[in-house]
Amino acid sequence: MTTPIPNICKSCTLHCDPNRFCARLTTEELIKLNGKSHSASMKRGDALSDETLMQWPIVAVSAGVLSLQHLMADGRKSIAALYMQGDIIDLRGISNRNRCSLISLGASKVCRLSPEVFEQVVSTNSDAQTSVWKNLREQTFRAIDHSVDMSKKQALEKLASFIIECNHRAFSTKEDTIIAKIPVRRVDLAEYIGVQPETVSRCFKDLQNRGIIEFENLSVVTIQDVVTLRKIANGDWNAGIQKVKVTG
Amino acid sequence: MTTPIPNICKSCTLHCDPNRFCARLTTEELIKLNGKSHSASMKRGDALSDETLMQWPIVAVSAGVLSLQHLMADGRKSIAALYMQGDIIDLRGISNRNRCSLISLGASKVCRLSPEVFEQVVSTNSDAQTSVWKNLREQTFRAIDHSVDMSKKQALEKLASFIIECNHRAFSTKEDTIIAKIPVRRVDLAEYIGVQPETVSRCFKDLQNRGIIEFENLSVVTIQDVVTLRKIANGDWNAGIQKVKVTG
DNA sequence: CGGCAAGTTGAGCCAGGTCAACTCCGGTGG
DNA sequence: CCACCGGAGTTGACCTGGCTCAACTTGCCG
Repeated sequence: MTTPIPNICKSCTLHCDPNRFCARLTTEELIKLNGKSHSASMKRGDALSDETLMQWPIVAVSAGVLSLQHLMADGRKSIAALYMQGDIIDLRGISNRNRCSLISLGASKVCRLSPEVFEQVVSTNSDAQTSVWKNLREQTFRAIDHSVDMSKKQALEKLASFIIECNHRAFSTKEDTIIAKIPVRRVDLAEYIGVQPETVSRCFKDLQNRGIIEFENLSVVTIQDVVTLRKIANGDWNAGIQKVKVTG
Repeated sequence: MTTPIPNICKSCTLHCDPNRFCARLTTEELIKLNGKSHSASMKRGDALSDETLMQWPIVAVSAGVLSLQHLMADGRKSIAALYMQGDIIDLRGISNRNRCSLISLGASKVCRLSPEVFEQVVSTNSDAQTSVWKNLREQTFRAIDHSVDMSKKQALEKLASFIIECNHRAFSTKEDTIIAKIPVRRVDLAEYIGVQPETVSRCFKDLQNRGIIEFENLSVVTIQDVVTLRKIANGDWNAGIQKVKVTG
C-alpha cells in the first residue's frame, strides 16, 4: 500500500509540523496543490524577481530566512520584513507604494504555490483557512510591532527588541539561561532594524558589558537577564545601568 | 413589503460601499452578524479597553480614524497604525510583544463584530472572505511600507511618504492639482511618523517653500508637484532643491 | 473679544551616521 | 603547517539631523 503523498511534501516542514498550512490539507488537496506548485532551494542573495512574483505571488517558506527588501533612490536599502519557516507570504496586490523584492538571506527552501489552487483550497477547507489566516495576522502584528520599534526607539532598544523577537520566533532553553539564535548576518540585522552595522556592533557590546547577554558565537547569544532586556526594549532606559551603580 | 436589513446597517459605509465586507453578505448573514454585534460612536481620545478587545477583538471602522497606540515605559508614545473607513481590525491573538490600545483620533464610528459569527460567515461565504482577506493584506502591506518609512528615512522623506499615503487612502482631484486630506492632528501625525511635532512643522514649511505643496488649511494640502514629492519620499533627496538651483 | 489649546519658530546639544583604519576568522595553496 | 587573502565585523574620531526646551503666534469656541 503506497501513500500517495508527494515525495517533496513528505520531508517538508510545512507538512510535517501539524500547526502549518499543508498539514491541514487532505491528501487529495495536497496532491492538487503540489501539482501546480514549484519548490526551490535558494542561496544567499537569490531573489524572486518581480516577474516571478507577479505570476507566483504566494510563497511558502519551509526552511531558512527570506527578506522583503526595499531599495531607495540613493542606494539606501532596508529590510522591511523577515520570513521564516512556516510563513506563507501572500504578495497578491502588493504593488501599491513601494517596489520590493523577496531575497534569501542564506540557504533556504521555498515553495511557490499556485494562487488558483491555493484560493480554492482556502475557500473550501476552513481548517486550512484558519491556519493561514492566523499566520497572516501574525505577520501583520510583527510588521506593526516592527514599525513601533523603528519609529521611536533608540538603537539599543531596537536591538533589544530584535533579540526578544528572535527568541520568540525560534527559541530553546538550556538549564535556566535562554538562547536566542540570530538567524541573519550583522549587515542584514542592521538593515532590518534601520541602523548602521557599526551601531549594531556597539550596541551588542553595550549589552554584553552590562551582563545582559553573552555570546556563544557570532550568531548565538545567551540571554542572561531577560527581565532587563525586556525593560530596555520597552524604553526603561537605565534598566541595565542601575546594576552598575549599585555595585560601583 | 419591508426590507429586513437592520436599520443601523442601512446607513453604514461598510454596507453601502459594494467593495466592503458587509455589502458581500446575504441579508440573512447581515441580520445574524448585526444581532451579535455592537456599534458605537467614539470621540477623540476614546479607547477600546484591553478587556473590551479581549471579548471583542474584531472591530470594523465605518467612519473616522482610529489609531493603534503603543506606550513605552518612559512615556514615549507611538502610533503604530491608522485605521480608516472600511478597515476591519482583527486583533485576535495580538498579545505577543507589545501591549497596544485602540484609540480614536476624532469623531468616529465603529462596529464591534462577534468573533463567532464573523468566523462562521467568513468560512461559508467565500465572497466575503475574499473581501476581508484583501483588506487584511492591505493592512499588512501598509504596516510594511510604514516600517520601511520609519527605519531608514529622514523626517522630510517620512512626511512626503505620509502625504502620499493620505492621497492614496482618500483622494480627490480638482482640475489638475491633487488634494491630500491630512485626517489627523499634527501631534498624531508626528507620533505616527515617529518625529516631534516641531519637526513636522519644519518639514511642512520646507515642502511649502520648495513649492511642492500648498496649504488650503491646516488639514488640507494641494500637491503642486507629485513627481518631486514621490522622489523625495523615495530618497531622491535633492529633488526639490534642484529647481531652486536652476532658477537661482 | 478673551482664553486656551494647537501649532510654529529659534537656539543649543547629543545619538547615531560617516569614513577610515583595524582585527578577526575561515578558506586555500605552497 | 603557516602565509596569505578577502570579507565580515569592530573600533575610533568627527559631524549633522533632529530632539529638547522655551517663547511665541495662530486658530477655534464660548
